[in-house]
Amino acid sequence: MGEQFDASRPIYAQIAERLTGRILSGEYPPGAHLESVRELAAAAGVNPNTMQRALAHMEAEGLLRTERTAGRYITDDAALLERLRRRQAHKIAKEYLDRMRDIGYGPDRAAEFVARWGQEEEEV
Amino acid sequence: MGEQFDASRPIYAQIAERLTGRILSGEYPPGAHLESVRELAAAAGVNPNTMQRALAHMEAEGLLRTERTAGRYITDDAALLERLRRRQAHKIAKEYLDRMRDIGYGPDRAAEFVARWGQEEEEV
DNA sequence: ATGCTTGTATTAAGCACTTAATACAGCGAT
DNA sequence: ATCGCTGTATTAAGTGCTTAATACAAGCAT
Repeated sequence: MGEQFDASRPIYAQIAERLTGRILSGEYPPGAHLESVRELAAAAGVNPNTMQRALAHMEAEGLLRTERTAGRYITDDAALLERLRRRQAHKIAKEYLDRMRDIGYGPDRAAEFVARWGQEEEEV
Repeated sequence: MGEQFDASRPIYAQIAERLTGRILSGEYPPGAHLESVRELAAAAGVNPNTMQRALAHMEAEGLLRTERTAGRYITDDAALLERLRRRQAHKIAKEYLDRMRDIGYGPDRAAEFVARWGQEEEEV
């Protein structure tokens, strides 16, 4: 078994995004020990090399710390995590407004869609 | 000259997205004549083959019609365009809510970000 | 010391995307 | 008929992503 990936984007980038999300949301608490490269790769259904690349990307952003032979740990810096979280939220919101503007919906309409769909969020 | 592209996604897909946006927003009115493959490719700074692929994708969705030797035209079907526009808006809004949920922000917070940034939209 | 785990590196192969350089078929104007 | 436009097809090369199969160095428990 393994996750599903969008074929039109590098898998390692999608993995890094999802894992980053699980950290920023608190699913992985600060300081927590991350599973090994091989475990994570198997769980995601990808090659260890691909998982390795995803983790290297996250490490470059300061989210992870590597203990050469003991594994990887989430950063202890809770303030950094909160900062990254808000920055990411801003980025996502900006992209949303841009994409809506591209098809002719202004900020007001964009807000409408979010409000309506936020309530009806049952399906999937 | 030429547009800017995200290196982590196929150029043809990004071109198709932007062109689709310009059609759905009405910048290209229904029935309008599209520039030639070679012109569009030169304007975007990409190879004609890449532009060809992007246009083929859009054609598969019914946005464009090809007149073998006269060029391409935007579809006349205004109802179809409006339908595609709303479908696209739904898709974008859903992706937005999903991405915000991934980092631990619920629908309410997601709506907040949009409302606040929609007003302050001056910078770029 | 031995065996297990950890991260890391290397090599080869396959695939999709992109570019470049052509070539061809068909319509319209001259 | 010829020239210039249109979309379309082909071939070759280069690049990045992904996988597979290994291999190595270092810490830890027995």
